[in-house]
Amino acid sequence: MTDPLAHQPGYALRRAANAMMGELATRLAPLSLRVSEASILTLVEQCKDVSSSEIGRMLDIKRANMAPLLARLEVAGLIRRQPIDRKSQAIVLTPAGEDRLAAVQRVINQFERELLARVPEAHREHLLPALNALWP
Amino acid sequence: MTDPLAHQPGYALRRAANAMMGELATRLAPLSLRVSEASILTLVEQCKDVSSSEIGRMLDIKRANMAPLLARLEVAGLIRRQPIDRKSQAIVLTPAGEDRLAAVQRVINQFERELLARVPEAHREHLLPALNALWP
DNA sequence: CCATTATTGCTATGTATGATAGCATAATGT
DNA sequence: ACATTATGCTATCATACATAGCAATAATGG
Repeated sequence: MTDPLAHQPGYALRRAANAMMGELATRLAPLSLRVSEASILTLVEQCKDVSSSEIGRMLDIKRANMAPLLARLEVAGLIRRQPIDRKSQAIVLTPAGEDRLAAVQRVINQFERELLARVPEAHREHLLPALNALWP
Repeated sequence: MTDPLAHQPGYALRRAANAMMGELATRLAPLSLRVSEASILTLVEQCKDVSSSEIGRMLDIKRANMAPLLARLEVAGLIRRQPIDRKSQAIVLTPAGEDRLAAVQRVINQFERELLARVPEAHREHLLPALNALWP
């Protein structure tokens, strides 16, 4: 039976996102990174001297949840903390972190390519702007 | 700072789905239903005499996770179980379940309308087919 | 017909994610 | 200077989703 909920954009959005996240998680697993950790690495490279709080605000991760994520990345030797003032710290990539990020980017670029390839050509260019209209 | 990951369809998909799910959960909360429970009610009405396993397969919810979901709906008096054979049971809506579902449908219809309204007109009709190409 | 296999519904359990509350410290602004 | 806000963190809880295993039943194929 064909899914009777598939005509609802909200439901389709949920199913598409779940399928996508599962697949991406599988592909990042060999790098010992979860999706959120990979996005942190990506962000940290692009934004010089971001603090934990700033990362959280940009990725919509609560401060309380940033702590264990960064701890994991630090233990793995991928990031280190650099004091900004006596309270804040900049998160920066270690050399190992940069290497890992390069691998992440290969995985993600390939993944995004395949993702778009699955969308019929007529709709392809509309996907990103449509999605970006749906979050604040 | 604008989010430097927003150009990736996969990331935009995740953020859009998260924002959407949060909003929908908020709107369903007054009905004492979670999103997954609301979708079960919807499905049960449209498919006569579906079993727990069939619901799970259609909504991509594991059998093990269906059990507590259905238990909650049953305790709330919204569904009841009707024997099919000595092993399987059909899940059917009670009268209270039908009433609750009507309320759910009002919430969801309004929600889906607003969701689509946020998408610029040029992209609107492409969203659903693009999303439905992304899950199996 | 009977033995094997598959399916159903369920419990128990683990893990990832997201949220809240609270806390000590430090920075900010009026 | 003092009240307010921000930071980084711990502890804790709820939800979602996954696996393993189990007892009963159904379905299948030699």
